[in-house]
Amino acid sequence: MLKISKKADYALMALQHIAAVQFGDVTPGRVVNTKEIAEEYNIPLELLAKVLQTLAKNALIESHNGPKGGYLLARRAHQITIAQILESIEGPLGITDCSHEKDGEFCMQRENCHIRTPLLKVQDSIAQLLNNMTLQDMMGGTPLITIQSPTAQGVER
Amino acid sequence: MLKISKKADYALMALQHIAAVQFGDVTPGRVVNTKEIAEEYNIPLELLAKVLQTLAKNALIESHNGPKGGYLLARRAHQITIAQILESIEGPLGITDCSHEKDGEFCMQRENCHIRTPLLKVQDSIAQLLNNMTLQDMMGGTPLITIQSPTAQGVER
DNA sequence: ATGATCTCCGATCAATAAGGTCGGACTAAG
DNA sequence: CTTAGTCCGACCTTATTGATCGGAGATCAT
Repeated sequence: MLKISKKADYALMALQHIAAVQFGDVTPGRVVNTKEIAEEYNIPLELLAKVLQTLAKNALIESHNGPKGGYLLARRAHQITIAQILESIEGPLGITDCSHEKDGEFCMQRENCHIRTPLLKVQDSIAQLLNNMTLQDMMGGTPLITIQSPTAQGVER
Repeated sequence: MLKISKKADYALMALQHIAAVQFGDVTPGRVVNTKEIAEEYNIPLELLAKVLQTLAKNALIESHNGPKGGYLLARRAHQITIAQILESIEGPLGITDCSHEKDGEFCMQRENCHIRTPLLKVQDSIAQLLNNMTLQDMMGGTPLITIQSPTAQGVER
């Protein structure tokens, strides 16, 4: 349950790789293309391309066309949150269907629903978790994750 | 993204309702059948039945057959965690595909995968969150219109 | 300047899982 | 024993995800 899609997985791998190349010690500032990532991680080429297109459309990376072209991070690694990446691919975070109801829309169970409020608190906790974790935290070192539990007890790491 | 299925939603509603009836003030200990829940929350009857069957198979509720039959909570509300409910319906928690790899199974990206470890930490945080929240925390009735009672607040343990 | 090549881009198709439905089996009351 | 009401298991339909194909734009070499 709560599994993220393959595409989101690929997006995380790709961004991690791009960041590693771009800010790494070997060839800093180098542009990295789709084929390189696909071969490195055994990802279907055309599918990865589609993922990167989406990321570019959401201004997480910049695309440079033509030979010697490829992708570049649009921002610094610590300014790109995991939440932004996942939401770019899979749409806004929503544990329940009624999470983002506009005015006038109701689910059929809304009137007597007792589980909406607690579930929204769970959702907020997960949102905080994903928003407080950046691409930088995925680079090399061990990240520090903090989560605010709705049961008013902090859970660490 | 990270949306739980309708069936899981229905499971939560049903269990909340059963708990409310069973430990409520009106008719404590009463057995509640599928039809009652389906009508109360506008859930497709046959689908809800399937959900309740699964919950019974996982020993979260007890099924009593025949006329005047129905379902009963197998344990106290505070001993049933949200994680147990969701996992009964949707299977074990797994953010990534490689979360529960047995020995010998590897995803194609495993060798160079830099995102596995951080993602597993995210997964652990969510697991703790869901394990620390019980069905009891969903009781206390904060539906759509009612005012929150300071004593009967939904999300404290 | 121009051709050729490499890249990104949008639309299309197949596989999988979810959502929903049907009829049968069992139990207990009358 | 009959009958009504319940749970139970297998089946079908629809939606989402995963994967694919051909075309458009841009850059470099000639």
